[in-house]
Amino acid sequence: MSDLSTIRPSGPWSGREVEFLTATPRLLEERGYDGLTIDDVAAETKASKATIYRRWPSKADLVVAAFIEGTQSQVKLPQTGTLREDLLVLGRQIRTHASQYAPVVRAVLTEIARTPELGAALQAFFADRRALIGAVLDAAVARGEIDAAAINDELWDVLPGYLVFRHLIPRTPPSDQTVIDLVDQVILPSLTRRAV
Amino acid sequence: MSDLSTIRPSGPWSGREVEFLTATPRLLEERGYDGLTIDDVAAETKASKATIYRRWPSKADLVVAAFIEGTQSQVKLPQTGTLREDLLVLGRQIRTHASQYAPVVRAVLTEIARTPELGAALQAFFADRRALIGAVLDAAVARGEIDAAAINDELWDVLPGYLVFRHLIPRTPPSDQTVIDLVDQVILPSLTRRAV
Amino acid sequence: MSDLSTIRPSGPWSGREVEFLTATPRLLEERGYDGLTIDDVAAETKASKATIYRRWPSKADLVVAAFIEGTQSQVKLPQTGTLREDLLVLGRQIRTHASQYAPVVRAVLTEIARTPELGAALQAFFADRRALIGAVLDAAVARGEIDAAAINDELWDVLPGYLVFRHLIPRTPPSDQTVIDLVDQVILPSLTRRAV
Amino acid sequence: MSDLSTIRPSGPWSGREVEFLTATPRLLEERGYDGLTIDDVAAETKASKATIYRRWPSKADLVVAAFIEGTQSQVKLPQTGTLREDLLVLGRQIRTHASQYAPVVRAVLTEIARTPELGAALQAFFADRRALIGAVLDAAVARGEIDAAAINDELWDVLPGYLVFRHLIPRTPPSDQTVIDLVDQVILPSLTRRAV
DNA sequence: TCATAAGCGAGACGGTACGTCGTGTCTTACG
DNA sequence: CGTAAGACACGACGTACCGTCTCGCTTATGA
Repeated sequence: MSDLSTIRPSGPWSGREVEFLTATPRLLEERGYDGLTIDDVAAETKASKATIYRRWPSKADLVVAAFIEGTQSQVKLPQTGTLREDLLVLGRQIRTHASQYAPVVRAVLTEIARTPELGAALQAFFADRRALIGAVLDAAVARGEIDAAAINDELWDVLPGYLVFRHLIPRTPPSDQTVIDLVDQVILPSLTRRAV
Repeated sequence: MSDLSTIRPSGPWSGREVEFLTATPRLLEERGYDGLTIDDVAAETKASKATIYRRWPSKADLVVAAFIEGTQSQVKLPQTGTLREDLLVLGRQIRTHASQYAPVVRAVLTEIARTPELGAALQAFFADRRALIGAVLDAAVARGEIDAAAINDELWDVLPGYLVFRHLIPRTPPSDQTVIDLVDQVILPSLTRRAV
Repeated sequence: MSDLSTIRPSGPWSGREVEFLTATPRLLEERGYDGLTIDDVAAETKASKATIYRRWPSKADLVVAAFIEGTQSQVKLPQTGTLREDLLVLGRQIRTHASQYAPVVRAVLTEIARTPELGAALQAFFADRRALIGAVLDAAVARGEIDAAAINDELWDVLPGYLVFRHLIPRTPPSDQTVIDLVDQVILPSLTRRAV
Repeated sequence: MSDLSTIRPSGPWSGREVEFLTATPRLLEERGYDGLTIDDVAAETKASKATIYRRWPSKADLVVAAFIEGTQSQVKLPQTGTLREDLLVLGRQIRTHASQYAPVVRAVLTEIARTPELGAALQAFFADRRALIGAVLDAAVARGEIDAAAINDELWDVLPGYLVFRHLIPRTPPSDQTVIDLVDQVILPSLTRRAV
């Protein structure tokens, strides 16, 4: 049901690439997408612009690469034995991780219109999280905690979706309590609801 | 409980301003944020660049204004008599409206870091929607459909938040069925859940 | 031989026009031609731009008008009774006057390429001076001081031409001694030379 | 007595700079100073505006540079053996050269008020010519053609000054005959005059 | 006495050049 | 060969000025 194989491995980045991909999100956070310049990244890493362009053909590509690199599978599949605990662990991981990458996600969203591959990257990013939830739910079904029929394929991503959303909107980052409430008052009631 | 008074009135835009604020999101959708040029907007509206810059000191400001203008209270308070119908009407309005403004929202997110007033505008945008949901829920409580205790102030905005989120991520716009499922399988189970 | 009738009368400027034509050369001197703006002139005279444009259709025209107004026949025909004295009086008048109007002349020269009427105005300006010299020389011929054959129509304007030239080149304005030397060592030797 | 060492060498312009400095006076002549745009110069030389601005910080500076470059010592010291012939050769060189550069000189005069280095350049331009005349006169003194006492330091530049002046005033460019008359009827009589 | 018009101050406007700066390409010289 | 340095073409940015225009307000006459 879930497809954990969609989680791509980290790119084979050399030490030099890591410098660029580390400096990029930092500068992005400092100055915003428009304020970020390739010259800045080059200066920051004592590199030449050509060295960066050899690797990524445009600024957007660099930002996307930084985004993908930063979001690669940093969320692990929890196996606590209960659905609620699994969801809480997962939600907390997502929350923590998203809080770091909110500026990059914001920047990346802007570029979606022009960069089709970026759309794919973003989809993959969320597909990862959905896949993890799928695995968690599958395990719960196997344990008999919930009914497989209660799982709506399309709505799996309410948990990561809403948490990320809260990070994107300014001054509303989710707290740990938000995660708990979301699991207890929204996700679990949905999964354990009486059939409609 | 809800605060409908936070819904700000439309800015006092003259006919000329409306032209700019209409052309901007259209071009934004066509070409993306970086692809949008002030010269384009000027040409499109047969105006001079100076005329635009007199109103908004930068491209970012114009886009922000277009966002704010376009998102001003276009969602009306439904009064169908039942919670489910109210939520469906509201969800469909949000879905429709968000589908129009997704490119603008994406563009605008980039600017959050640099434009404090934009943060406020975005918050207000969602505050509006939360206020509407609050009113809908209040009415349901008054009718005895749900228990006031089931309402979590912080999670009110799962409905608009998740719908907008789906619009932001490429190729996953919510369908009408998504709205129905969200209401029936997530929102209502949450509101009618047994106390935890 | 000379044509004193070419000396045009002053324009029938009203008090308002005089303000503009006075402010213009002053600002021209302060800021140069490019630095002079119609807005400046308007602000300086507490007038509206339209009020200026109603009178002169362009900035160049205003400058030309100021030039013409400022150079209108301020040089009088001397009648001292001797050629040398006449030339000295004339040379001193030219020197004094040109020193005031050098910035305007410089500005006006720039515009010659684009404003044909300006060429005419400049020619008239120098024709005035030539006409005066012509009258002085005619009187000298009549008194028998010089031979009519010694007068070269084309070279009459060495006196005003060279004096103005010295004002145009920076830091080389002619002194009173320059005028005396020019008359004694150049103009008079030329006029009293033995036929070649 | 004369100072030929003041004749500065040509700037160390690369091939690219020469293109700009060649196109500039041509366009200047075509369109006048205000009509000249940096975009035009860039288009004409298939260059980018930035490439021009990297070298000269403003349009005025470019024009000044073109003036200086174009007026660098293009007049050679004549050595015909007689004063009259030397002066005629020199006068003709000046006339020819000035006819080419009259539009640039006109444009450049406007900028004098704002560009001190331009004043120096203009002075140097005429100093060159004065130095050449000084050398010619020195040679004539050495040959015994004229008396050293007849040379007035301040008036040396009547020849170049008057010729340039005639180019600046519209529709009065000096002809070859003007040069001959100027030498025969003004300069030589002055140099061979009886002491006053 | 009032209205009707003409001139004016104020300033928005379309257009266009300015001078700056960032992108992405390219060349040169070094290691 | 990959790199640092940096020039370059391109083109958008945001500013400023020109010359046109509209809007009220004043003033000056004529009914």
